[in-house]
This record gives sequence, C-alpha cells and structure tokens, in this order.
Amino acid sequence: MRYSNYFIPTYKEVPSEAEVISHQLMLRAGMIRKLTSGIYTYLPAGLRSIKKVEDIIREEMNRAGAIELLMPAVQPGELWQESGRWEYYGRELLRFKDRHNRDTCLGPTHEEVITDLVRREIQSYKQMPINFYQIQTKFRDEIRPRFGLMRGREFIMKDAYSFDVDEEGANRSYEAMYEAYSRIFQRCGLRFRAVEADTGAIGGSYSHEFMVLAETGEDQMINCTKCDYAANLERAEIRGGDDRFEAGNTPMKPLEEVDTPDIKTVEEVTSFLGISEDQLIKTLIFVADDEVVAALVRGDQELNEAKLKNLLGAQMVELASPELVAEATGAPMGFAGPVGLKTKMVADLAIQGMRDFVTGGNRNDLHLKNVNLARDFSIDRFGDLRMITPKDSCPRCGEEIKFGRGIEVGHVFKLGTKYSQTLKALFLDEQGKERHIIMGCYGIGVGRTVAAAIEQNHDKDGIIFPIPISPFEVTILPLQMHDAAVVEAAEKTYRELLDHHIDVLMDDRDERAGVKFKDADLVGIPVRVTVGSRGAKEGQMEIKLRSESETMIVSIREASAIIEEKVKGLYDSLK
RNA sequence: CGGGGCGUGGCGCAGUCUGGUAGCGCACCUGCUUUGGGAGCAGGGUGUCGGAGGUUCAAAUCCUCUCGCCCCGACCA
Repeated sequence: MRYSNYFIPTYKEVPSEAEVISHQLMLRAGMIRKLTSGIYTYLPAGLRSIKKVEDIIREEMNRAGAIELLMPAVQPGELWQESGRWEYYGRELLRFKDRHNRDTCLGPTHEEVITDLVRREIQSYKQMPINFYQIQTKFRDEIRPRFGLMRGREFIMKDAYSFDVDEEGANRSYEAMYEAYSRIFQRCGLRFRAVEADTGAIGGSYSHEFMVLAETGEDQMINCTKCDYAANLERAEIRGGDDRFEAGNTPMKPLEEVDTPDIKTVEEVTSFLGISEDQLIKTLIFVADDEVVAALVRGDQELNEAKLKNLLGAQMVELASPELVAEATGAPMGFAGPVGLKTKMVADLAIQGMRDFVTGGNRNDLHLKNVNLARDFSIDRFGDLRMITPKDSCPRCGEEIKFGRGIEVGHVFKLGTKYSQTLKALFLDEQGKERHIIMGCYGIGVGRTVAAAIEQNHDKDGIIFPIPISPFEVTILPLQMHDAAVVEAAEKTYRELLDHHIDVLMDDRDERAGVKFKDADLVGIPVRVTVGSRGAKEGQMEIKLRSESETMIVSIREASAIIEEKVKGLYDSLK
C-alpha cells in the first residue's frame, strides 16, 4: 500500500473527548472516528487491525472444529418472548416496531436465533456435537458507552454456540473453546488471564472470562498468589471459615430498643452507639422477580448482588425503592431490620456466628441492640452473599489473594439446557428418547481486543502494535522524495516485500522526515525501514523495530531478506 | 436515571463573570526558502458562537426552553 494512495488521518493533539489511552491513540492514529455516542466508523487502518483479529479468530475457531455462519442483526421480538428474555434483558435490548407493527429488536447476542435454527435442523444425536460461530455487528444500548471501542453500543463480536448430546460432550466443547481462546489472545500479543465469572444476563451455569490485564480495565478480579484460582469480583467465593466467630458460652443479653433520631447509615449508627461495624447487621431490601426480599450482611461487608440473585434463583434483583422499603418495613429507609419483618429473608454466612448485634428497628428513628438469631428472628436461607475483600483468603487453598483490574475480551459459558428448554430444542438419542440439547456459548469482543492490545502496548509516541494485529507489518520511509537514489532503493525493497506477501506501507508522501517518523511511531507499525540520501548513496538503509530503540544498518541488496527475518521473528515471539 | 462539566472554523482552545461589529495555535490553500524527528517567512480562505425563543439600541456573553457530547455513580457480555 502506498501512503499517498491511502487514508490515515492522524492528529497531533489529543481529542478532548478521549479519556483512556487506547481511545486517544485510536483517534490520533486515524483508526476510528465517532459518529455518535458509542458508535464508531472504522477507518481503513483501524479496519485492517480488526480484520487481522478476525482472521486469527477464524483460524483458531476453524481449527477447534467450529463452523462459520452469519445470522441476522434484526430479530423478531416473538423469539425473545418465547425465550423469556424479551422481559428480562432490559433496556440494553434496542426494540422497535416494523411497518406491520411487529415487535422487533437489534440482536445484542444470538442464543435465540441460533437455537431456533438448530431446533429446526437438528433432530438426531448423530448430528452432534456441532458448534456454529459468526463474526458480526452487535447492538447493545448501553447505559453509558465509554472509552471508544472499549464499551461501544454497536460493536463487532465473534459469538459461537455449541450443541451437545450430554454433559460430557458439552464439557469437551467448552474445553475446546477455552483452549482456542487462549491461543487467540496469545497470538494477538495480549497478556491475559482466564477468570471464573458469574453468568449474568446470558444465563447458564458456569463460565470463564478472558481478562486482559490493564489498570484502566473496567472489571475487577482477584487471583490467588499461590494456586491458580482466579475469579472476577462478582464471582469470587468466600472461603468457608473466614467469617466464623466464636459465639462463646456467655448468655445472650436481653433485646433492647434504642432511639436513634435521624441516624441511618452504618457510620452514623456505629459512632452513635460506640460499636464497631462488624457488630451491626445491614438489612437491604430487594425486589427479586417481583417478590420483596430482605438480605442481611454484616455492617462492615458489602452485599454482592450477583450472589444474591444466584441464591434466590431469580432472573433479576433490584434494590427496592424508598417507597417500597417503607411499605415492607413500616419505616423510612435506614431503619430496616430483621426482627418482626414479614418478607422472605436471606443472610450471609457471616451472620451465623454473630451474637448480641445491632439492627434497624423497622420504625422511624429506632434501632435494636443485642439482637440474636433464632431467639429474635429466623432466616429462610443462608448463603455466601458478600463481596470478597483483600482481607479474605483464597477459597481454594487459603493463601493470600491479590486484586487486579482487567478488560474482558472474551467470555465462555456453559449454558446447559436453559435455551433448549425455553425454545424446545430437542433431539432423539440412541434409544429413540427425546432429550434437550446441551448448549454452550462463547464470545469475543473484536474491537475491544484491538483496544485492549493498545492499552497494553504503547509508549509516549504512540501505539506499539503486536505484529499479528498491526494494520501493516512494515513501513518504508523514503526521507527525500526528490532524491532518485532514495526513491529507487525504497521502491526496490517495497516490491520485494510485496512479492513475499509482507504487508507493507510505503510512505511515499512528499513530507518532511519528522512527519513520517512521527506518523510511523503513532500508528505503531512494528518494523520501520528508513531510506535516506546518505545511506542510499552508500547502498544502505536502516531497519528499526517499533518496540526497540536500536537501529540496524543493512545493505540495500540484503534489506528485504533481513526485513522478512525480522517480521518472522516478531511472529515467532508470540507463539 | 442522579450528580458534575462542556458545546465558539477540520482539531485543540481563549473570549462569557462585567453585553458594544469573533480571536489564538495547529491544520488547510498559494509563493519563496528549508529538508533525518510534527520547518520558517509572506499572503489567503474558513464560523448560521449546538438549536429555538426572550430581554436589550445592541447578545457568543444575560434569561427560559431544548438538543448533543464527556466524566463520576447506579447498571451491564
């Protein structure tokens, strides 16, 4: 490709709208432009990167036995009503009516469509296992799009769906995808980690997120410093025993009412009563699929909504509105407590060992002291409901854990029969018995992968692309376009590299040397070849890697062979 | 949806408080010089000051409404 015949509009200045480095650099390097909030045009160089990631994904998916197809972006609401998600997916699902007034939506994910296809086409155990994937534009009407391609509303995603006859087969499919994902991100030059994750709105029973390690990441995760346990924050289990307190044999003190005028928050109550936060129980009122539920956690700990949802087996949990809290407890927000409360009650395990604690009194300006389990109230169900903290230890081995941040670039789920049940995807087994197909689903954010790679690979001058996903592998900079010797040497090398199928950008613009250097660094092309008047006269040119500071001087005659070696070496380093 | 901020030439911004004929840098066009790390000089073009309404002799500036964007939070593969 010749630069003069191409389009890479670079910026010298940082656009004010961009906060994170990958967003800034993608704008500055002329890779993307924003159309409106969360919606971007991929400019030619950006598209090249995207395509390279897609190609790597295709290769590895095909290698893992998955089959590519392409499903529609526009989907009938009817299907979503059938799966039940029309109601539960929330406002992220962009809905509208077509001219016949039919409910319609833009696909944020494709479980419904693929399951519909499979239930029509797959009847027999002989047709499985099978795994379909596509690389396609998704639309999710995110509450708050941000950080450029990191969280867009319209974005390119690879989604795959596996179909198996039994649990064992489903596990094999899951493992195959897990392996494929590891290879994909390895080849993209990313430092990543697979962590256990909650299943969220997609549903299902088991999942891993592939996290690219980055301080600017939106997701928090923990990992064990000793064993290989790693999980995202929502998922991270609490080690049994960490919260065990010795209740002791001292008798329980009598229940006592205390006036707490306008004292609501944990800090206010504890300082007013002169107690520590772990002597208090927070009573949080939730709505879980239309049912009001009270969830109890220790005052110094934080409730984990994902765990609450799982414990209740609910589709959706939401913190109750102040009006609903008043209705359920008989008191304004801030005075809820378990004693005398009529709603269903669940509690974190840490509550079990507590003795003589403080709770709200379900009356305005009232708290209760010396409250005790069993004597004063009972709990419908106990479970691990709280957020993990740095003080906790690894749930597997008990060693120290570490907190980190990451960017979620991929997610693999075991879906089980969630969708094959609601959408009635059945097959006949060897005995001629009708059974539900066992599913898995697997996603990769393609644009986000490029953004994450930039987040991990850049310096003050710009992007330092891992070669497999760089828009170009090599750029040639003839510094004096009016010097025939320079142009000739550059053209010769350019032709030779093209002949060897190297992706090379020839900067044939009539620009000053500084401009060409700055642009090459900004765009982050991994191998830079410089041809200058002095060198050309002596039959030499320079090779420099974007990731290194040394420059290598080679003869024009050998240049293309050495460049090819360099390119190969960069690829090999990511195997 | 709650809180905060911002909309002035393609980009980055000043001007708004205190109303008086819209400016700077970069970019762009022409010419000359320059030519290995975002050149210099000279000349030039570029704006319904996000939109609508109002106050005023006069509005980028004051008032009302509205649209959009960004950040924090809630929320979310």
